Amino acid sequence: MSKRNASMLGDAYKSTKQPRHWSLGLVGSMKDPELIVKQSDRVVAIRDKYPKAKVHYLVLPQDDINSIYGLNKNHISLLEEFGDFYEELKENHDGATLRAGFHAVPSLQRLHMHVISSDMVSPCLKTKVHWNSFTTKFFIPYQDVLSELKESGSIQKISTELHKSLMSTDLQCNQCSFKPKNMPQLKEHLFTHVK
DNA sequence: GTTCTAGAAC
DNA sequence: GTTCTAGAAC
Repeated sequence: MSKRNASMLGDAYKSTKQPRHWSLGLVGSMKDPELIVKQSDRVVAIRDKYPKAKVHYLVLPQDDINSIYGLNKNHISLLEEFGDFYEELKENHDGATLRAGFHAVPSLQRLHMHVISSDMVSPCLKTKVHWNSFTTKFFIPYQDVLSELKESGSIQKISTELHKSLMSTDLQCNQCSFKPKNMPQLKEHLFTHVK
């Protein structure tokens, strides 16, 4: 990284002794020209560094909003611009079924909306937690978040009990009735039998 | 979020 | 013996 860029990114990036905490990774990624696919004054779309399907983008606000739980009614038009980005990404991938949504309990800081294809074929998809975070109610569709924000002005958190139960849901193919015994069997099934 | 790896599951 | 999952990371 150049000195100029380092100074623009603030103290967190200047420190070479200790890398920034892993949970701040997206704040760096959203400034990486290699990853950016579309940008406006308020919104940026990047390719996910560890895609969990053939197509996998993240849509983030330029402003420092931590998660869906930091949203209020003033953010409705921002979220509607997320929808515009989603529509354009869909146009660019005619043929693929792209879903847009948020994780109920995100691991990384900075609000981010996943835009992901339904094939779920990717070497980065490895664990049951990966699978369940995109195929259970842990994945909250974009329209649901927008509706809840319009109706109640904020997003309700899920309970730790529901979180635990969603993450431990038995494996189930997202495209047919197949119930794989383990992750390798699921990945083989997706790769071989499912279009 | 990922990586690594101990030991459970097979 | 090998495959697979799940918990620690100072």
